[in-house]
Amino acid sequence: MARQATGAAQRVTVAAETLRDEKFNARRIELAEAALETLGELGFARTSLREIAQNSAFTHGVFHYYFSDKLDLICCCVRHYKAKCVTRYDEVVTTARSRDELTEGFLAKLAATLQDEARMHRLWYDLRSQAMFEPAFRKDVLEIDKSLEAMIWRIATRYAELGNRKPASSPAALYALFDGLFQSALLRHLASDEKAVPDLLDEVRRLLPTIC
Amino acid sequence: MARQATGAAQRVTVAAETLRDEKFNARRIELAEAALETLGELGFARTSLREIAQNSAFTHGVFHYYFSDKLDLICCCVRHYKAKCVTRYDEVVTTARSRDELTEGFLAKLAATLQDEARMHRLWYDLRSQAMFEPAFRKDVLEIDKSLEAMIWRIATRYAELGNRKPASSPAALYALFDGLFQSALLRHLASDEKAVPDLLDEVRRLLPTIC
DNA sequence: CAGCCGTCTTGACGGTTGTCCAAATTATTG
DNA sequence: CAATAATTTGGACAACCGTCAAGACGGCTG
Repeated sequence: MARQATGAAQRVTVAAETLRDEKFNARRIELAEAALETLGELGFARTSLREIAQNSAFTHGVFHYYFSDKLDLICCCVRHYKAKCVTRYDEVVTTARSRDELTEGFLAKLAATLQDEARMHRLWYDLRSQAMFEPAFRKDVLEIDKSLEAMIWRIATRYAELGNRKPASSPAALYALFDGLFQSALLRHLASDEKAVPDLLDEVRRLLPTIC
Repeated sequence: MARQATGAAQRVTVAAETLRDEKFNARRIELAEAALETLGELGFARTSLREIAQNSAFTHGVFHYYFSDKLDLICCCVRHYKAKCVTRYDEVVTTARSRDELTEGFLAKLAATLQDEARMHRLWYDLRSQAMFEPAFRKDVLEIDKSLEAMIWRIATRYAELGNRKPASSPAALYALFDGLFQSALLRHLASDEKAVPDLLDEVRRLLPTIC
């Protein structure tokens, strides 16, 4: 094992070790990213390590070298997915100069996300459900959920601010609302319901002034 | 095959045939109910037909006799689950004579559901996520989702009625909100977060007057 | 009672799974 | 350049999966 016991017999400098650790971790992320491709396509239940390997440039042995376990791999995937996801609307929030501008920017990104990244998002909902069964997932999933709640809250407070108001509901309720709407829209969209996206946009457009 | 081709050569009376069909279907439901036990424990991804059989009084062959497929079995489970679920709050809705009575009755049932039937509900969220990958699930899942939305809507309209008002939001938004809150609370509850239930109740108690 | 039919059991099948490992390859060090 | 460590490979393994089929069981009908 390479990255295991860093006990007494370490003659390398600390700098060299952290460098190696970084390289090791970069490789892990590289593998996780490749795994996400297949996971998004097939879902957690149907995805095997071999399938992941076959759909990527790596052999299945490498995955076992970098990850102690299948759960370890998927946990890494989830954690990596988080970073991408949470900043999605930040640019819109910081650049928008009016309520309308924020609304339209938010809606545009929402629609684009639903259409272009449907696979990644269904994986998120899949893994969040898995966390209800598999304790190993819970910590990461709860953490991501918190981040997403904070993301929605940033949008809401900015929207309220632009109207000199304050959000009328709690961060938890607001996130629950948007998450529920998005989840429902995603399922309908994947079921080829062409009204899924416009319905979602209409609903959010109607809702935003109500809440803030 | 028993229940397949009912072509030309049927000498039995229609009455006898429907009787047999009913018996056949009752058995299916019996098996589905047994399967739900294991599915609720392990989740879709980890549940095999053999595991279902071993945790029940049936052999794995019976399941293949009554269900053409693993998906067929699970579809039947989902459909059966629906009937149980959708009427849960109906008694409270019809008997409540005041807003407070409805609120307290609803909250009590909500808390009980979250605590006593956590396993069934995590399975529901699991299968709904599976529907995003597996087209065979979509029809049933979308149908159940509609039923649940209607269930929430019955509560909301009754609550509004008792205050001589009308609900301020759409059925879809309302369902999304409650579903999102419940899902989040369920995950926290399963992660042994003792504040999950009271937090949910507080949130709903605060939300109800806002919405209607 | 004999024969049939619906029901159920049991074991087997090919394929896939996660895991592990020994050997090959590449990088890094002395 | 040697030698040591890190990385990668691809095959082997037992266990498990969904599916199937041959046959046993038991009740009903003729």
